[in-house]
Amino acid sequence: MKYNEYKQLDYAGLAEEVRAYWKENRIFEKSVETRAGQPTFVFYEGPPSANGAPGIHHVMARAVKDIFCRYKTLQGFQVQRKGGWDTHGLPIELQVEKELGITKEDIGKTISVEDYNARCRETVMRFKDKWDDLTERMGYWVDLNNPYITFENEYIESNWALLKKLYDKGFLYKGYTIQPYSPSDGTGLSSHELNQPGCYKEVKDTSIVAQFKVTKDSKSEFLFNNPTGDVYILAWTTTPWTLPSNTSLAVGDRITYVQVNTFNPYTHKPVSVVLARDLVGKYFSEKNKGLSLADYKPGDKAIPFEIVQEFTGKQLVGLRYEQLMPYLQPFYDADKAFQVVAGDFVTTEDGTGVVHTSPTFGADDFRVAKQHGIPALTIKDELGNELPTVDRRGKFINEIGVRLQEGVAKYNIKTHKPLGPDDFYVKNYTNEDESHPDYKTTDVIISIILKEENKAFKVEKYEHTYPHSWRTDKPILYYPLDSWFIKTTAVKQRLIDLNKTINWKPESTGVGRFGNWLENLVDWNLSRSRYWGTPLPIWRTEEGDEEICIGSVAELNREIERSIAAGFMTENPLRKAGQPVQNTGSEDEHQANTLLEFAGEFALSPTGTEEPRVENGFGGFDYKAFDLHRPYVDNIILVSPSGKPMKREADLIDVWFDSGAMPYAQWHYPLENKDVFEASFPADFIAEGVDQTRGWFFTLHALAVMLEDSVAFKNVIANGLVLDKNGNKMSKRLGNAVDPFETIGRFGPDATRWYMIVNAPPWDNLKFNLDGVTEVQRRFFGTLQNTYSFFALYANLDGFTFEGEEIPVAQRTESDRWIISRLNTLVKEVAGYFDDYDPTKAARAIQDFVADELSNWYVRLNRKRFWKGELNQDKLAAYQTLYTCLETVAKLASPIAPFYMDRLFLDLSRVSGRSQAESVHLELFPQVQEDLIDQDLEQRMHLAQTVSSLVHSLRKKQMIKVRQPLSRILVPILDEKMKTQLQGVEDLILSEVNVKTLEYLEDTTGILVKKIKPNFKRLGQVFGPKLKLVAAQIQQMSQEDIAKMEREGFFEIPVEDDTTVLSREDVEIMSEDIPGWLVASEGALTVALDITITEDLRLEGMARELVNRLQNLRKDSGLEVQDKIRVFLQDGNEEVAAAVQAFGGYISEEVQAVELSLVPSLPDAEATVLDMEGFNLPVRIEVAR
RNA sequence: GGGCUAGUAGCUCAGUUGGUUAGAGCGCGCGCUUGAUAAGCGUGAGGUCGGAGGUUCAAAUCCUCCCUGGCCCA
Repeated sequence: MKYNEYKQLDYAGLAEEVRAYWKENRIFEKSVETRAGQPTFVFYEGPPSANGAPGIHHVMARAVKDIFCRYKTLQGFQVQRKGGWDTHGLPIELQVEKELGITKEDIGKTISVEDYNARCRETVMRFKDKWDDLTERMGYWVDLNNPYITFENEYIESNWALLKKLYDKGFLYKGYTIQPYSPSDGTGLSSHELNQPGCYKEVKDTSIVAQFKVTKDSKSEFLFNNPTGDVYILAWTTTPWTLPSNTSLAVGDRITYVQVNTFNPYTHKPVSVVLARDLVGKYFSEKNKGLSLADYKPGDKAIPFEIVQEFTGKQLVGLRYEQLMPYLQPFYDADKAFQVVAGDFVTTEDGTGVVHTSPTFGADDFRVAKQHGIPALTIKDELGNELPTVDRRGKFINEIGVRLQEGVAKYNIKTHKPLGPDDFYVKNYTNEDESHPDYKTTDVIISIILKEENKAFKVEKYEHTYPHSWRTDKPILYYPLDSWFIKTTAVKQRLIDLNKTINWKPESTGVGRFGNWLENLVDWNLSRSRYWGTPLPIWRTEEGDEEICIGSVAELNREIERSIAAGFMTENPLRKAGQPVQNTGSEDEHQANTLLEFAGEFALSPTGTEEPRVENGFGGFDYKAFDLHRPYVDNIILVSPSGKPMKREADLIDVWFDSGAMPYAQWHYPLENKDVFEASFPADFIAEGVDQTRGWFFTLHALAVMLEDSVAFKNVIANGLVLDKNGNKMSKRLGNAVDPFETIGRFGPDATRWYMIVNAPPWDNLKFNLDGVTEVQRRFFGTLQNTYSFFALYANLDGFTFEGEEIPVAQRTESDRWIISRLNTLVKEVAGYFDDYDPTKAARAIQDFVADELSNWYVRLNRKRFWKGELNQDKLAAYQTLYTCLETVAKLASPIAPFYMDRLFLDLSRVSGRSQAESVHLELFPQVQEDLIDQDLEQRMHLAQTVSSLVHSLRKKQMIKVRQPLSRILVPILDEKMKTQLQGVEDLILSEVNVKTLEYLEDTTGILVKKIKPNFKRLGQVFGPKLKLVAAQIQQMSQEDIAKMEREGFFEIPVEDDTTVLSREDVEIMSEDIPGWLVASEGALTVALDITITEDLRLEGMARELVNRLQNLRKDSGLEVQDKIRVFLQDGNEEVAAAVQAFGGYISEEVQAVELSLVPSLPDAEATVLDMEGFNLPVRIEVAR
């Protein structure tokens, strides 16, 4: 049996063949099955969405996942990889809306929710085939046959069960949060919608610096030492309409503030105001600094001011002030209202360094108010629900409108039309004619009222960017909206503590990005007011006083039956298919039943995910016969304990819940598969883009902590983005996106994967350049393939099949032992890097080994051993060594380049029979043989390489080609070890650089010019600041001084007034030059070359030239390697004659000539003229039969 | 605006606890080799380490600020 030889390797074609082989022989399945009973390595697949075509960045992300799963399999672990699909969410809905040319408002009107969701369901899997194709082509091993799909009823049911668990623990609550809301659309906007191009517009708004009157008490006393008039805190806002609902002021506790005595520019009344020191210049002109307060007359343009005192924000915290616009009073926690608090978001960039806070209309405001227990200004409706001061149409509530109307009348404010209490919209949502001369926005009306009442210090137009609805172009408001929350803040410390046990790659994502996120955690807003997603399983009475959270289909079924009994429903949608309904449930069961017990009772097969669930599915329900999505769940009306109807809360849940729930829901846990779940939780490893930090990484973590008090994953790689070659984001629109199919089709998956991994660590952004893939293909795969071909060529000729005994490594040659030593070092390194989740370092180590050490050094130096002579022990050792290297490299690199390495491995093992494995991926990772690692030997070989390199360098400088032999190299020896080391590789060096002898120069005194260098690291610790003096002294040492120091081992030098003794370790001594020789050095190593070319050497050089030309001729003539020839050279050149005379035997042997003779003349027709650089030499060769 | 991250040769990247000549591959120049040859090898040029300050005897490395790109958040 022969090793496969490839004329020209088609990497992409090879991968396709290997892929077919894997499929046919179920290699992936076997790689899992054969590890049954072994320790498991748990991997979670972060589900992609199949609504778009996969891009090259998916190849990157999935290569990372695949590498570690394959590596762990090689290490003997069983690695299950269940695939999954993320199928819900806004992007899909938006895509459908775009395709149908509709907006959200049309849903339920021009298209039924039913049809709309059907469309989503179809759209979301549209590119599944393409994804599956890419998955296979790129060699990502994941179970595509039994994926979890988030829209399936079982998956949704698991979500419900988990939500109920959270509900029962008190982690689920309804509250409100400040969200972007568009009154013109009557809907909240997602951040996605807010990021639509053109959403943020430059607008001019009225901004007010308002005066908040400080209440005098013990805390504020320090402000009342010497004020002119009342004391006010100045706070700035660009949204005056939020001032009626102000309940607190925020300051920065480390910001410096000042108190300034001055006059109000509108009322001219004396006031004493507080603002940030850095912003004084904004409100008070430097020019007016010297003006006397006493001289001021109302109406003066120049307003005098005087800074009275300075203090930090900390002193302001806790101060009380009078309500600015006392139109409404808070109806709870009123004692906490109208005080100064500290806020971390306060800056001195704009305004006054004091931020007016209105908890109902700002996210920061809301947060800071909550922290300090500050109430919001709201009213209660008839049902007792809290409402903000602005209604959903963007209009002030009547209570405020009445007061504003009074103000308009009182101060004679001219308006474009008479304004009633219900006309005060906070922005122009009613398309009023703004060009009307008397048109005034509500903000302006508020400004005028405040000015009149000595409550405004400054009013001006302020230009800033403000978000607008992408549909109506009207400004949005930050507005309190009802939402369901998961109380993640309740477990905040636990989230932080457990995060510290996770191994993050890179670490900074874990402690920085993720850690900071946890530190600033807010409750998780679950609600989404959309259509296509997991419905929130909470049913409520209209008053909201009774509710139920449903945790399973069975529970829902029981409740429906109760509802039917109560007459709220007529039929049970879960029983449509006429299934027998099990366990309609009694009152006690309703309370007592835990889901797991229920699961145990009805589960059909605990692990049976492979059988499709058609009839008699889990719990006796036909899961294909109903749908837990909208609109169907919305039609279900349940009955409350007191007999009232309950409707489902209309919200869907955040899709991130879907994906964060995958450890449980992928197994339909907690309804069944308890054992499977427990065996696969938490994950040992996950990998996803760094953009998932607050997405999947967070939701996995949060749910695991809340449900299981555990991490969800122990190791995580957060990989970066794939950019185009110029570092720009790839986008279809710009046309710079790289098509993964095309790339893989052209270069094959192995080079593509290898490039992505070797080029930059996964967590750095990758600038994807196809030239880089080409380079990898050449440098790594080309070199490896060359090495294999070389091996295969000769091994086939010699019939080497690795039969018989392996030659003990100790009996092999120096270079054999060297490469084996390096190979074992490599195994150790690569395993270490993989264990550390650093595939890039692993790939680089493998690549450098193959290119630099195996191919460029070992094979090159040992070529002759492979093609000369019979298959003797030495040759056998060479084959065995090279074989071992190739086989080991195949295993080491197989996680990264799975196709090529499998072929390489099989090409080798099928001939040798060294492994019976059907694939390298069923093999075990190589074990390091520590006893074969020889540090001395590795060092020695390194020395040989350095010496060779130096000699080459010298030859080059003198333009002496390597074919010209030289007589000797001289190396000054620093110590005994160096000599021994060099002697070990002497032959190697000599043959590599074509020199006859290597001489060692031991007593170098007087011959060598030496150089001395301070050991800065050592001396720095001793001398510190005096180092410069010492270093200067050392550098001034003469040759004699150096010699003395070498002889005696120490040296005294003067340092300032003192002397100090330097020991040998304090300096580095190296040889610099040998007078009369050609010298080169690197570090402490110096090499001198004798470039005298004697007559003998010249002739030998000529002989080698002849060999070179004749070999070329042989090859050009198409002779076979083993052909013997006769050579006839035309006589006439003395040197040629002399060279033939002296080196005829050598020449004949090299070119396999049975005859080599000089002939007086050669007829032109028979001769080939050799160009001998300087003269021509006619020659004729013929094959000797 | 905040957090994280990157900026080192024309390009892609290394660069240890700070230690004095900052490295590699590709590309480029020059050359070698010709039984691995649609290959291979050597050698050379090429750098104000993003900028400015600071700490230190000593800074690509530590600190501060700034600039540019990226991601996430507001």
